[in-house]
Amino acid sequence: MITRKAEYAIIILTELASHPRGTILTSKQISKNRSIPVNLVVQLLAVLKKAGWTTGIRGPAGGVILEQDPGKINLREVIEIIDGPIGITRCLFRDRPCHDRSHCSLRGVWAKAQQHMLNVLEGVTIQELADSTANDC
Amino acid sequence: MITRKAEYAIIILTELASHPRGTILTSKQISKNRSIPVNLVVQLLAVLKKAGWTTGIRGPAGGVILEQDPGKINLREVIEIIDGPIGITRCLFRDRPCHDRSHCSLRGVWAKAQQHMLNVLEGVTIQELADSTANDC
DNA sequence: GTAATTATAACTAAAGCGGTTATATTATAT
DNA sequence: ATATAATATAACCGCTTTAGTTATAATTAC
Repeated sequence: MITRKAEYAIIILTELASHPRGTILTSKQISKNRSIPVNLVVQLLAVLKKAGWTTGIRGPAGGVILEQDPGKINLREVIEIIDGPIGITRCLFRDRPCHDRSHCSLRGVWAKAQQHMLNVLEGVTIQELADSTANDC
Repeated sequence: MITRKAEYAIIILTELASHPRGTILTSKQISKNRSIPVNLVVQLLAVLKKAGWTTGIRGPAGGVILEQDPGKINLREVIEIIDGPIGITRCLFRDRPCHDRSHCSLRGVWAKAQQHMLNVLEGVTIQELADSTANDC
């Protein structure tokens, strides 16, 4: 399952993207605007920073700036950066592929189903979400 | 995530479907043929029976018979009978939809991604898996 | 009656999830 | 300088789910 943290990360990026480029927002502001626990905002921003998408500015009057073009961040990327590789079943995820037999037809079905899901997620960017109206899930 | 038990259930049904209609197989045989812990086979057969897909015959020389036409059982059905409703995110699953706001664009994306995945799973039947070669994941 | 089988429920260890707590670091304002 | 507001980072914790086990009862062929 796609975790809540991944959802939060997407929402955080969307919040940043819904302000003029270069705007500084604090964790507290993001937390308040989007109803996400502050601690989680901080925790997730650390990961987003590591991905090179945001920069942190310390001290009072500090905050976070969105560095990457939100039109170039798709949802799959965000999810995988937070949750790790996506896998709708164990055999697509961390377990060995089905007792090491590579041509199991069930595995093929899983892979196909997952790919169709990922195609949708890859097709949506943070920018597009920011352009829509309500995103505070 | 689609659980291992759901996968097992699919494999159990596939095993049954890969024998002539009306064939009686014991839990032990299924377990051995497909490398699934016997206890789990028994546990899962109970659910499959409740769904009306299999019948159990007690006593020695007993076992299980596939009742439903395997061409009429698709993977989504099996998964949902074992795991409950599928949801790739919490907001599509058991939580309230996003703070009760129904037009959150993120929710729409999740729903679309999930639907694409489900379309694939609905399009594959137990019969089709039984017709392929290797399924013992 | 014994053994082989299904039927059913309760239990358990391990992992993952969602979130909290604690502490350190940096920079501004006075 | 000192207090303060902010990010940075790591460790921790309770809860739920998962995957599997254990135990016991019911049925039936021989």
